[in-house]
Amino acid sequence: MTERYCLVEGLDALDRRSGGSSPPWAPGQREEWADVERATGDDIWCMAEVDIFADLSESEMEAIAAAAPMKSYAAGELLYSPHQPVETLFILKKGRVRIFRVSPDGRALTTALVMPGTVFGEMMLVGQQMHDNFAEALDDVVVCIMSRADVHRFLLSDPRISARISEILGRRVAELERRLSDTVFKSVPERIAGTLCLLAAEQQKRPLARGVQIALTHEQLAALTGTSRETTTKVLGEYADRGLLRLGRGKITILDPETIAAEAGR
Amino acid sequence: MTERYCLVEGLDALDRRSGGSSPPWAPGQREEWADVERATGDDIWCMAEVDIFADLSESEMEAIAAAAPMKSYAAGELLYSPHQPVETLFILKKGRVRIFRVSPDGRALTTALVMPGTVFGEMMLVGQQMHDNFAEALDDVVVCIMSRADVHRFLLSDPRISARISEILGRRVAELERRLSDTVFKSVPERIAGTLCLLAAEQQKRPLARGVQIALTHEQLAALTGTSRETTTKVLGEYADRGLLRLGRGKITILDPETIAAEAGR
DNA sequence: CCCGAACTGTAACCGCGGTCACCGACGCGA
DNA sequence: TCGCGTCGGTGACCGCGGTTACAGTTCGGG
Repeated sequence: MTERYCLVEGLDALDRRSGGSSPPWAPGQREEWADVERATGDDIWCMAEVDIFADLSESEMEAIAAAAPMKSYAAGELLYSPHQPVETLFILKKGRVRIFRVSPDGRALTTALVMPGTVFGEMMLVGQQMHDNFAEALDDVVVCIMSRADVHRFLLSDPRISARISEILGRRVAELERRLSDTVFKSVPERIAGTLCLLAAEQQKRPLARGVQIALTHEQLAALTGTSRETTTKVLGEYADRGLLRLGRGKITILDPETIAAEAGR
Repeated sequence: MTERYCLVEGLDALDRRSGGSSPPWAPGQREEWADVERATGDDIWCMAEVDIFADLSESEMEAIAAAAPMKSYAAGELLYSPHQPVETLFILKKGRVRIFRVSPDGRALTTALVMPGTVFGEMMLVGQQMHDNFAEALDDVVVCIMSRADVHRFLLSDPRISARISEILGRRVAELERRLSDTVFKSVPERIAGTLCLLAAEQQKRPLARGVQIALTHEQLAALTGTSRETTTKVLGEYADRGLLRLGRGKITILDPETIAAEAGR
């Protein structure tokens, strides 16, 4: 139906949740076909899996875990928005979260896809506001939440963790610079191929293999590459015709990683 | 002449310096008309002015200053490039430096303008490579250089400095997210107006006044907004016709900040 | 003081990709 | 089982802005 997101409605959206017609950036529930997710699925409750805490001792992690209550969100729910800003740090345990912005005329651009075992909302603990950023659950999601106070008590005091935070921010800067130059330099087909490679590579660590499934609708992929849904569909169709991809409702399977990578631009 | 940058020639460029025909991303020398620069000009040799060291004691700053030799570059010189990577931290004392990337077909995108009193090259001390980034002196430039070893000795050990680094990176992430969404959402005229506002605002602190001068050529501004030189010229011309700007060779004077800001997009 | 290089200005062309307007297909919930 | 909502697919149109190709202007250096 291609209804546009209206900033004022945004407020209601939080309450209307799963009620009436969802805005275009709200994906319906998504079921998993692949068993890739299952492997790491269900119970990574322990802190050890989380990047940022990698070099902490047992007892330290316990102390932190005690201070970080868990919370779940249904697919499509907003974890925060410009109208409902939060001053907390999120640790993603299960499911995927998408960070995005909305243009004045209602189009959405996804600036980050957060995968399980990753921290997000790091910006406010570094003095930034992150106005006008939304966070939305792509799947059913479980997070740990850490208050501003606890963040200061446990994290900012510890130099090892500060280093990790800098590392994460550094990676993010590098990624954003790449995406910026890509949207300026590359054509839409190149960007789409590039995005697919990236998603595939980070989904299953190790270079990139044949047959990786990516659980995104064309609309979501479009928001990630900064294009329209229609042209995304067309480009994916062409790649599929050439046997590089297989397409399914809400999922994309990579058949020929090498050629896709080549297609992403020299 | 609009000659394109060739990646292989890039290497020579370092030596050919101010020799033959410079590539398009190499601006000639730039003289200052405004006295705005003069105010902070010439001798900010002391560390105190530098953001990152703001909360250090006298003696600490002396120790650091002793370990950081100064170096100057002529306008147009490259401080580093993908072919000449450096593993050092730069502290910009005087002049402006531009960080940019080059597309496979030779166009340039400026990802950051570094102003005096700011640190750059922060990425490698955070584990990032920053391949494929160039740093070029826009004016005649003086920097302090700190080796990787000294960075670890003096900076990473100190939690106050780590915090500053995170802060800088956080600001950079926020800026890049804004630029990314701008290039996706906004039209070229909007982006140009927005960039002008930003430059004006950061040049002289405080909101933004009438009559600020911005020392950039149309080509440089184009590289900042991710457009072609020609359309930049056209847009600036239109703004000038409407009395919002005055144009001079290599400089742009903002006459009507409010309208420009409005033009930058709702 | 003049020459060449850089910077600015202008115009014609044209292709990528966004927008609009559909329709068919799948799948979930009643 | 049916129906509706979301997703996927397709085509026509058309405007923004990149590209190309010059011409005029300013400045710094020989």
